Amino acid sequence: MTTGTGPLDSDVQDFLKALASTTRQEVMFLFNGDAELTVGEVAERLSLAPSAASTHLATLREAGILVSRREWKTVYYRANPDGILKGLDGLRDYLLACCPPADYHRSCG
Amino acid sequence: MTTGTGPLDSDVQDFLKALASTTRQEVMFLFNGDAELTVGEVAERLSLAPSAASTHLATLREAGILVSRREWKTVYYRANPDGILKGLDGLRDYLLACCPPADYHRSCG
DNA sequence: CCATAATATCGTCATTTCGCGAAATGACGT
DNA sequence: ACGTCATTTCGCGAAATGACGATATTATGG
Repeated sequence: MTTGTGPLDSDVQDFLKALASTTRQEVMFLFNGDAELTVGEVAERLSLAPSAASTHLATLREAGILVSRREWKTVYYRANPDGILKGLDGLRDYLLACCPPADYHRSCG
Repeated sequence: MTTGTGPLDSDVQDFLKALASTTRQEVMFLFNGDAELTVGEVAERLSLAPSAASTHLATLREAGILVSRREWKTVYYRANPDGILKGLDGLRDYLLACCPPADYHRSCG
């Protein structure tokens, strides 16, 4: 269950917090079309210091939204569809528990 | 489109920011089972100052997650299933645009 | 019009987050 | 073992957020 501090699953909390940041939203947009980007590339494209890019990417990775792969000196980040689905499902379940919106199809049958 | 500042739809941004707060998550849990609560009730149940409760409820209302109805002196807040679905859909679409996770059924057929 | 009750808004302060530069870490070639 | 490059972590100041108390607003009854 990984139920954490609050009433909301901590995984979903991390998911929300990671995504509720303008710059991290911009970061996510760079990963369109299965793109694989290094920290430096993200930093350059968004005019961020490498350290800032690294922090944001780490936050997104800890939230399960991105995954990283190390190759020699460089770290490649990539979207993590599985984690994204988990986050969306968790969020949906949470909101359904709070206030069931009529009929929402849980997993398409 | 209501496209706002960033690359992400501003409605979805508000939705995310509203939900990415521990106390607001706790607030949402009070609205279980179609409950209708006043500002004072929320404040008391969460041990918050009425002003704080008011602010949080307003944030959730502006995000489309709650709706309010005024009756005499008191304001009743209630979940807004329609807005919640809109937020979830918007968030899903945003993440799908970023990084399509194999096969996710957009609207269940 | 004034009083009263419930919310909403404002001013202020403590806490958190964000971005940067500097220093530390990791991974490989020589 | 050392140097180098990409990344990560650390320390700091700036900006945003959250909570409170005080004040303003709204909606009635007298």
